[in-house]
Amino acid sequence: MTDTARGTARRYGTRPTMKDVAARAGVGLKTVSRVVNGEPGVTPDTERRVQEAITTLGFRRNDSARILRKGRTASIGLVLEDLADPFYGPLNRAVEEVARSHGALLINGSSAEDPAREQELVLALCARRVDGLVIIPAGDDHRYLEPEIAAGIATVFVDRPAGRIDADVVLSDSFGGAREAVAHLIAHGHRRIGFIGDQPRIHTAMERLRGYRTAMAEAGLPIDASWVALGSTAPERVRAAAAAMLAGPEPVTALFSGNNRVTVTAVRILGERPRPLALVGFDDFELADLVSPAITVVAQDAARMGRTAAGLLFRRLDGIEEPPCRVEIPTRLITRGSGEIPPEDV
Amino acid sequence: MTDTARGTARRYGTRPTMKDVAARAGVGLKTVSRVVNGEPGVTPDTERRVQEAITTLGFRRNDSARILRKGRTASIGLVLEDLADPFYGPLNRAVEEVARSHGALLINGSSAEDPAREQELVLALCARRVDGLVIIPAGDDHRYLEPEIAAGIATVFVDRPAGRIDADVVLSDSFGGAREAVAHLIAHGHRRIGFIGDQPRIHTAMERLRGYRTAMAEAGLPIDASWVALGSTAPERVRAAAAAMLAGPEPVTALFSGNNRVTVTAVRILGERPRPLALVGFDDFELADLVSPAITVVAQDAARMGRTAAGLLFRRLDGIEEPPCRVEIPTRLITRGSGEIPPEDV
DNA sequence: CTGAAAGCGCTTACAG
DNA sequence: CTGAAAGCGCTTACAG
Repeated sequence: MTDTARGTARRYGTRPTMKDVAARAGVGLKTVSRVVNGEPGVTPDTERRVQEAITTLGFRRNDSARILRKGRTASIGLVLEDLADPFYGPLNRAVEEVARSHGALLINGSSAEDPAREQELVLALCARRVDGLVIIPAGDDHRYLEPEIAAGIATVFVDRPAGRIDADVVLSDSFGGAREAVAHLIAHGHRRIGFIGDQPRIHTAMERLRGYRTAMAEAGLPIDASWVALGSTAPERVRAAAAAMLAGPEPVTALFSGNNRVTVTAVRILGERPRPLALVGFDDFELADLVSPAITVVAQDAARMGRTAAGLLFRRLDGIEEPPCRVEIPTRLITRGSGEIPPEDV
Repeated sequence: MTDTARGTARRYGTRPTMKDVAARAGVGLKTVSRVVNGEPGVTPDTERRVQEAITTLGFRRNDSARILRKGRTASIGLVLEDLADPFYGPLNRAVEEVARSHGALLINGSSAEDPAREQELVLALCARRVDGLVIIPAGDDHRYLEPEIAAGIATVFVDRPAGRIDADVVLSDSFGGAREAVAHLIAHGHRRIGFIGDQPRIHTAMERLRGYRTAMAEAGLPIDASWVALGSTAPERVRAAAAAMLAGPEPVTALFSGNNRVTVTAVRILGERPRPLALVGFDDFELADLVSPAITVVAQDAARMGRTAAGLLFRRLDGIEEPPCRVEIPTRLITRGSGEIPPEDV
């Protein structure tokens, strides 16, 4: 009992350390370390004494100190757009499960679609020395990450590619999915199809626009400039965009909505209209099959994206030395009714 | 340049430290610390030299080491049931925002409704020395947390109270909400009302059952044992429970569903039935107003619960010494149609 | 089987 | 204004 001041004064906020346990059990520090970490080479009797000291003192190893010594923190960071967005829930959970299976904890945060906040968050995670990062990027310039990556922080981008650096990325096939969706509407007789998508600086928005354009071109259909509206996904903006497309002598007869937030508003608009309007939405959502008409969607597999990204991250942490790769997860068209409504005037 | 081996060998995985920066800038360690932390007492010229060394070396302070020395980790843990559950998204985000405003990072994980996993996760977070914990408990015995709380880890429970320890808790008014929902159905003429809820070991399930029973009793209505089904929220179980209540000569004419997962399945069942059935669900969900009939719900304010819990946590961390408190967040009945359907046989 | 010494990368308390 | 020494709580490398 050398360290009585600590050993006895179990005052609020002060925790026993291995040193306290060692003193109490009458053994050396290293022996405590062996018992705590289940290393071999301790007699059953010694082990029992140490365990007893651990229990009575309420000792719990301080992983911060351990981490400092060992190098790896056994934690990874996940930066996404908004923790409250249901689209990212399954992705978040999938990343967590992979981390858990590797004994790592998950620190996560929202960029709120703000590049400065993304960078601030990412660098805070780097300062905490997370072993790796899964990033759904908000910004389009990630050169700030170069020193971190060089220093060994594994990094995988998801949903959108990294900007101005070469890094692993896991994407949905936005182009293919959008093309299939629009081709589906065309196959059902539509010739005037509107596209309401996300901000043009968002990669997936541009990819989906490219899919829309390609499908139209492949069918030999012209695109009127008023049929395409990229911008905020706020309901008012989406309503205004839809209203513009549906006005005039040659209104669109079908709508392709570029993501789940747009789709939700589009569904509301449909419900308010007296005459039918076809709709295919990018992203599936719960109860899409219960709305009337049920909503035809291009479904992304968010959980698979998260699983793939996290799996790749841990492969990198295990030391594989391949060049950065780009994985594309296929989408799936789910026909439920709204995408199969024929145009009114045919 | 004392430490040339490190200073020059910027090999993959090795990061420069303050010592390297100090050597490069030709200053002492403490001066680097001052610059890095923006402390006063450094001449502009010295500061410039240090900044230069930081930039060329790509130095970023190791917060693990800082934490070890300072005591506080500026991180909090959030343990919820399932990161993929949309109900927790807004709560998660609200906790993050409060943490962020206090300069703290958020580590989170899912208990998967498994008490053992909850404990494992919570203790891992304690070992990392998070400053505080926000817990949506899966288990009903939290005595394992006592040494941690005594050691200064602030803890706030949300959505369900802690088991066998006295701790802060933020709850929805499950009892009041359920009572209001059932009273609403009764007011619309129903006398045989079914309740399908979560596992009986979950506190909110029992509170909602209590609300159901109270409302029935207050209206002088008897409750048939077959009208109450508590258990798993898996669709098959919910379907079976509903089928049992709707069979026989005296089927229920209205359903009160105990949470959002049950409600989703109940909505599907409604859609498949030829004859109308009234429904009020506990928990609101997106598009509840677009389903036909639109779904009447008892809405909880999950974001407010998260904000309240995290706010309380940081008040505790700031040292307030009040006894543990219990905060109840009111619910709100939103009438949309499904709860106002009269019974068939009236 | 056991333990004393050194060190992980910082901050604290102190002295110039 | 500046810096050398000690220490946060562990693990590593080594010696008995």
